[in-house]
Amino acid sequence: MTDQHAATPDEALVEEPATGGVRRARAAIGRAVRSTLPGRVEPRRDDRSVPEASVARLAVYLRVLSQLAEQGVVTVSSEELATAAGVNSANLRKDLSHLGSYGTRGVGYDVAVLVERIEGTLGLTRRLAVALIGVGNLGHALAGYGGFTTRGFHIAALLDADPERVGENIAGLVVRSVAELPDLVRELDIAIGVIATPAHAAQEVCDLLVDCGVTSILNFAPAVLAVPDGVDVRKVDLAIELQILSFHEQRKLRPIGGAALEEVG
Amino acid sequence: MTDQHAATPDEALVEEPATGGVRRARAAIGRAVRSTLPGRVEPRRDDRSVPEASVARLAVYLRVLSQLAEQGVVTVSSEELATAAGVNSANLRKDLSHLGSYGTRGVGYDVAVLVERIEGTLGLTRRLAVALIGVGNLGHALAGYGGFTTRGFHIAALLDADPERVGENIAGLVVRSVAELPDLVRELDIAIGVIATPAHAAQEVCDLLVDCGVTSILNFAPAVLAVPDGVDVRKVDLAIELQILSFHEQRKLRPIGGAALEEVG
DNA sequence: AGATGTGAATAGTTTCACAGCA
DNA sequence: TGCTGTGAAACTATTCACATCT
Repeated sequence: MTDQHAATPDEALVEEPATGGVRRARAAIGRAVRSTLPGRVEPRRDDRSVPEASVARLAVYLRVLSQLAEQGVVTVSSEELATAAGVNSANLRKDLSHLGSYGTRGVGYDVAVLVERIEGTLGLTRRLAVALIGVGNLGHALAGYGGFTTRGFHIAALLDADPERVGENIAGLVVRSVAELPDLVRELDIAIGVIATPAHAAQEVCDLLVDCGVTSILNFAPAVLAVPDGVDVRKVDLAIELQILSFHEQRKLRPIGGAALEEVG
Repeated sequence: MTDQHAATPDEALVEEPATGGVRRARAAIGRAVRSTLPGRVEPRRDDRSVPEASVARLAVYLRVLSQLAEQGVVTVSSEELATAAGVNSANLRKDLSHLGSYGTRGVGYDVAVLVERIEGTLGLTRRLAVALIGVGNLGHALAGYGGFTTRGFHIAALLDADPERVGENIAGLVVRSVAELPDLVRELDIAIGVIATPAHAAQEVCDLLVDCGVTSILNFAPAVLAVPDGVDVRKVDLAIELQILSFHEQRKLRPIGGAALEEVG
């Protein structure tokens, strides 16, 4: 993940590197099959699959492209777009090639076409409904955070386990009890659950979401979530991000030299 | 060209070897030496370099280990720890091997020793000072978010460009003007800057931080930041995380493969 | 000319599988 | 016996370099 670096791509809230963002069971199955047929080189696989790393960058390109569109820019070259998105232009071209050939040699890409193409790939044509569980400090902010509602999503429900908070009005929504989750998921057609509870409650809330049929979860709680195959979890962990920066900060202190050798015992 | 990059997943900071930051040039030289002297098996190399992907996971292990320690657990096997952290046990062992050999065959790892080792590697023995710029919706929440202060960090300063907000008291700190950033960085020895401003102000704030000598930045604004070599930026973007989930959500709708499936036969 | 699209080369990461030590 | 540490294999991802097309 994610990010950053200088940019990382732009990812978003960062997710978990280790667990690697989205989890899927597919791989295990593929492997099993493969190992049973040693001589056989599995032909090809489903490959309609944009690589995970590309998907994250597509979202960044989309943001940049939207800004360009607003400015009235009609065409961009891979070089320009790549620079604006903070990636290598060859990388960008390869990413886009997964969606098909929508560029014009000698010219570049049509901004509008590309926006449409990427939105289609990311499934942003429908507006997915999001339920946010946990309206404490962070959840409260997320509920009001514009960037959330921005593109292709809308927060359809806010929930909390604390009876004190149930009934409260935040950003135009009334906080409901987690007990109502199953009903809300059904009624509002919730596609994504965002967990902003304390760590100790995260797994329980996660299980509840999964039981309700939600298979996409964004976790802000500092806890590793166990989910069944087919459920995607992405995580955002502030402390981990800082610790990663700390690691690099520490390395900067060491004088560059091979002094590190002593430690090798 | 900027040298930002991308890495999404966990990517990270890392910077660009090609452009040749002074700092990282070392690795390239080491490698070159090795290949020039084929007969010589370079003793050990400087490799104090934990791979980027490992660093992110180390932070996760640390959290799990801390919990175990609290519960009085003295020893863990790679299998147990890996399961708790949501990773493969071989992966975990390899990650830990970068820090040296601190396990005992047939037994496992000593929790306390491992905690210490990882904290040392991540540079969490010092308490780094963090400045948070932008105390709007999200920044406000971050300032009060416990997980932030939790391990190895403390928010030393809150800043905002809006005169309305300067002077406000949040989580025990008085909001200062961004104009005071240079002084604050010096006085408080700020090591990390957290940007929680609107997107349009992010680059400017980033430049300011860099000018003040801050070389580690965590960016919550939905904008790609351009920074000079040697500055690490990690980014957290809510909208992008949701879009990645949306992508997978969309794939779930397609009956797994449709046409692609046939190719297997 | 100028920029895309992509095979080939490279780099980075994960997983396997097992030797070797407690 | 049980579990670590790690070379080798497998995968995934990035970058180069250039044929190709407008």
